[in-house]
Amino acid sequence: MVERRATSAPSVDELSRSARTGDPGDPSKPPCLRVLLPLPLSGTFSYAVPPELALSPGDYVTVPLGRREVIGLVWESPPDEAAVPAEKLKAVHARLDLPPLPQDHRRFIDWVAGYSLAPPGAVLRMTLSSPGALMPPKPMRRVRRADRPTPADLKLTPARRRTLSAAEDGFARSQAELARTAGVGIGVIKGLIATGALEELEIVPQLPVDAPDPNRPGPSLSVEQRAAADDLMGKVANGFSVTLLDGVTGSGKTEVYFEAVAAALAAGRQVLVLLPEIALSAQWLQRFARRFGTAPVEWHSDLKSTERRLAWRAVAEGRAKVVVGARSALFLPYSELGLIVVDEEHEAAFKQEDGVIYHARDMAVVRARLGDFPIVLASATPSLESMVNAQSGKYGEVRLPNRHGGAELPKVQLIDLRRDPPRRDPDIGVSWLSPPLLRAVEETLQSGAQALLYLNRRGYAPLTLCRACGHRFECPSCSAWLVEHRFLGRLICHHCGYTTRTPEACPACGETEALTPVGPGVERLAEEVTRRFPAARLQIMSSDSIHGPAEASELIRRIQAHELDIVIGTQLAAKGHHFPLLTLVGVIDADLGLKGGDLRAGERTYHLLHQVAGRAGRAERPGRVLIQTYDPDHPVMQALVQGDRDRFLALEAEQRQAGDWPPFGRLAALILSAPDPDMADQAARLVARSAPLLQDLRVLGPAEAPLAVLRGRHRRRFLVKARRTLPLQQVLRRWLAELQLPNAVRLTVDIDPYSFW
DNA sequence: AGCACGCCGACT
DNA sequence: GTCGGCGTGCTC
Repeated sequence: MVERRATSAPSVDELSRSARTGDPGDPSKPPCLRVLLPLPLSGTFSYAVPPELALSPGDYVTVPLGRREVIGLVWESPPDEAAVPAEKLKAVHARLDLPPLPQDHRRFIDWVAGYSLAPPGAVLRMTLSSPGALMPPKPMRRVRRADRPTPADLKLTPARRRTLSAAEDGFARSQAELARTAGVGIGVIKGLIATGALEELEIVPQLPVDAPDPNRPGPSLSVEQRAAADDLMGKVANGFSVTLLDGVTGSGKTEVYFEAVAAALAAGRQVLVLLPEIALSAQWLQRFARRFGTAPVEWHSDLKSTERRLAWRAVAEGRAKVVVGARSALFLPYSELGLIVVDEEHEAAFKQEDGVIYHARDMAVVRARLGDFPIVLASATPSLESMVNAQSGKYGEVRLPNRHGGAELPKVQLIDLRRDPPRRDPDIGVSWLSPPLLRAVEETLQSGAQALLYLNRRGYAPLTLCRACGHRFECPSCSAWLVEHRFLGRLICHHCGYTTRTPEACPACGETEALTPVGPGVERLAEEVTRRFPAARLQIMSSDSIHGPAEASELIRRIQAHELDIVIGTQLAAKGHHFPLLTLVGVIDADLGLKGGDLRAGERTYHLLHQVAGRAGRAERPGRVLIQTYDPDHPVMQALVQGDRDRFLALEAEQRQAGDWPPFGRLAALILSAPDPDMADQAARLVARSAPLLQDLRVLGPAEAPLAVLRGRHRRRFLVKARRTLPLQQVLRRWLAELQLPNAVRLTVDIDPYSFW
C-alpha cells in the first residue's frame, strides 16, 4: 500500500492544532470541511456544509462520492489545505446518529497511516469495519396483547379467539410467529391490530451486555501474585505506561492482569484484551466469566454480520466494557478506552500481513500513548523487542518467576539424530521416531499417561516426487511444492490454496507406481504411530482437523477425559491448555523452523518449542520433553535444555545489535510484484536505481525471494535497513513518490517485516 | 474500494 | 450485429 503523493506524515502537534474546520474567513463562500473516507485514497475530501448541520471533527457523515453515497468522518483540516475548486464541491448529506469518534482515536488513525505508509482512509476502514453498524439500526416489529381492555364491539371469531389466547401471556412476538402458534393467517393478526386488541411495537436490537463486576471476589492470589497485581493496579488511572508482565507458564498471569482490568472497570473505563488466536480461547473466556461474573464482548474475523454490527455499536456507545479480540479489535471505536492488555505479546499472529500492514502489539502501545492510559504486555516468553525495552527502562517490568502451586517445570532432553537416527523397519517403512523417543512413548503409554508428538507440518508429505522421471509437484501459481493431504486425497498449495486430486500416475512420464512422498507431515507421522502402537487411541490436531472453536474445545475435552492416548499436533497444539495426564512431549523436527535466513528464526523456534514443552506435566506428574535435532549445540537447543531463557535472549540481542538489526536498527521490506518475471525485474532495477544514498541507510536486494511467484505474481524484494535515528518513513515516502511504475506492477511496503518470504 | 468508460472476442 | 471480458482512470 503506497501513497504516490509525496506528503510528509503530519506530526501529532499539527493534527491537534487544526481542530476547527470550516471556512469562517469568507462569508460569500459556503462553509466547507474535510471528510476522511474509508477508501484507499491519499487524503481527505472537502465538502460544503449545509447551514442546518452543525459538524465537528469525529462526526460520522454521509457524503456523495461519484454516483454513490459513502460514510466518512469529519476530520481535522491539514495545515497545508489546498482549496478545492468550488464547482467540484458537493455538500454533506447528513450526520449519522453515532457517538463521535474521539480525538485520540483520530490521531491514532493518522499515526498508523504515517507509520505504515498506508493511506489514512485505509486505516479508517478498519475502524468502520462493520458496514451495517453505522446506519440507524432497523427496528424489529413485534405485536403483543394490548394493555387496554379488549374493545367491547370486537367480533370474536374462533380464529381471533385462538390468537388472543396465544397472546395472553403478554410477550412481544413477530406477527409470523404469533400466526403460527395460533394457527391463523397473518390477516387475522393485522385485523386484530386494526381493532386495537393487539398492539404493535418496535424493538431496536442491541447486544445484551452485562457489565462485568470488578467487585466480585477474585481468586486468592499468592504473595507474589498479589504484589504483581498491586503493581499493575497502581498504573491504572495514572496516565500512559507500558508494563511487561513476564510470567512463566502456569504462574497465573491471567489472574494477575485481571486485577488491573478490574481496576480500570472500577474507574469507569473500557478495557481491550488482545489475544493472538481468539478461536482457541474458550478456556480464557471461562476464566474471565469466573472472575467477572459475565462474558466479555468478543471481536474476531468469524463473527457473523449481525454479531459484528451489534458488537461494534456496543463498543461505540460505551456499553461494551471489556472487549476481547484479535488484532483488528484494536481499531474499534471505543468511547472510553482506559487499558489495553496484549496477552502472548510475543506471538507472530499479531502481525497483519495484508492490506494495511501493522503489528498489533506495537500499534497498541501507540494507541495507549495517544490515549494516555496504561498497557500491559503479557507473556511467558517475551519477544526480544519487549525484553530490550524493559531492560533499557523504557517499559516497566513485573515478573512472576514461579509456577503457581509449585508444579515442576518439565525436564527437557535432546535426542541427537546423528547418533540416534530413526531406524527403518521392514514392517513399518520410513520412520521419523528415534529409538529413545519410541521407548519414551512406550513407557508413557504403559504408565497410563498421554503423549504429544509435535510436528509443525500439515498434511502427509511436503513434497511428492516421481521416482521414474524426477517430476516434482509444484503449484501452478506459486513457487512452492504441493503438499499431499492423503486423508483428503488431494495435493494442496499452502500459500494460495490451489488444490488438485492426487493423481494415480505421474503427469510427466505416465508411470503409475513411482510417485513417492518425501518428508513427514502430521498425517504420515500418524501412520507410523498407528503401526507401532496399534492399541493407542490417536488424534491429529491441526488446522485441517479442527474447524472452529467448538471442535477445538471438544478435542480438548477428549484429551482431558483421557479418551485419547497420543495427540499428534502442529503449532495449534502448542497453545496453553491444561492436560493433567500429558506427561510426554516429543518434538519430531526441532530444526524445521531454523532454516531460511529469517531474522527471528531462532527466537520464534525458541518460543514455539518452549511453549509446546510447557504442555508436559502440569499437575502432580512430572513431565518429560524429548527434542529430536541434528544440531544439539545450537543456542536454541541449549537454552531449552538449560531452561535459560534470559541468556538466550541476551545472546540474540547481542547478535542483533552487532548487525544493527531490529530492535536496534530499523527494517522495512519493499515487495514488488508483477504479472511476468521481466516486468518484475525491470521494476526492481528502477527501484534500485532511484534508491537514496544515505549514510545511515542500506538497501539490500533486489532478491528473488524463496516464494518468487505467489498467486501467479512474480515478486522481488528489497530490505531497507536504517539506523534508529533515521526518519525511515519520510525517506521511503520521498523515494517511492518519485517512482513511475507501470500500472501492472504493485509495490508494497512492510515496515518492521516479520515474514521473510 | 466502487463504478463507469472503453475497446476487443463468442453468442443470439 | 450485441453481450461482456477486465484494463484504466476518477471520485471533493
